[in-house]
Amino acid sequence: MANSVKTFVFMDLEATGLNNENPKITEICLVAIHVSSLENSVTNSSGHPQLPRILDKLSLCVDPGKPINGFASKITGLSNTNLGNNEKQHFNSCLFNIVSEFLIRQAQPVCLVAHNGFSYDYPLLKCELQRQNIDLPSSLLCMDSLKVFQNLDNQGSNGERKSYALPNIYKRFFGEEPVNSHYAEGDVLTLIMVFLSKTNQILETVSTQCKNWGEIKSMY
DNA sequence: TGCCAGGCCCTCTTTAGGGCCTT
Repeated sequence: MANSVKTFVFMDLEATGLNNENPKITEICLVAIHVSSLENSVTNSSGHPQLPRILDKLSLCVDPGKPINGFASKITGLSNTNLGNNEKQHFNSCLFNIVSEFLIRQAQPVCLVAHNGFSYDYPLLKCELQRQNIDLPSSLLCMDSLKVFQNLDNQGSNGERKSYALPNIYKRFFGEEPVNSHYAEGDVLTLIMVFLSKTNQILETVSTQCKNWGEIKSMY
């Protein structure tokens, strides 16, 4: 089933803090890429994959309705002040409809991809949805790129201990710092680039890496 | 009062503990 994924939707959330702070979302970014663009990506003269033309992208900021942790505010550039001054709305049914329609308009089936998604992004999104008494389809697929990269390395394990933080994976592949870390769109583009570096291996294992959205539990 | 995630992975392991990873 999961082998027939036609669209990967790369996702990143920024929020008011980490799991132990009962966080609320401050920014959400989704970038949809058809599997054909991943399979047929172009490499540059350095042998590195090039970002395919982004066809569908959604990036929205949200008033979390609670104080943003100082460190989170510093790294994301999002504060209660700038979100308030820009009159951003709370996470509401309007935002849900936008996200839902974004997913519906993609070639099906769709698989979400987020880094540490099983522990952070998906449970947090689930939490915001449950607060509105709404949800995404339980059959929606999702995968966690953190687990994917750990598993890929375990297959050819040489005993080396590596960091699987997204910027560190990127630096191993591209030899430089990713740009716009901790901006939702920046992290999504970084995620796409590291995915492209292992596209074939990842696509071979999609069926064993995916969960259904219905299996995701709310963070709190 | 004082504290505050949690699932997964690794190893100085399995009768456990520590670190990662996300904001």
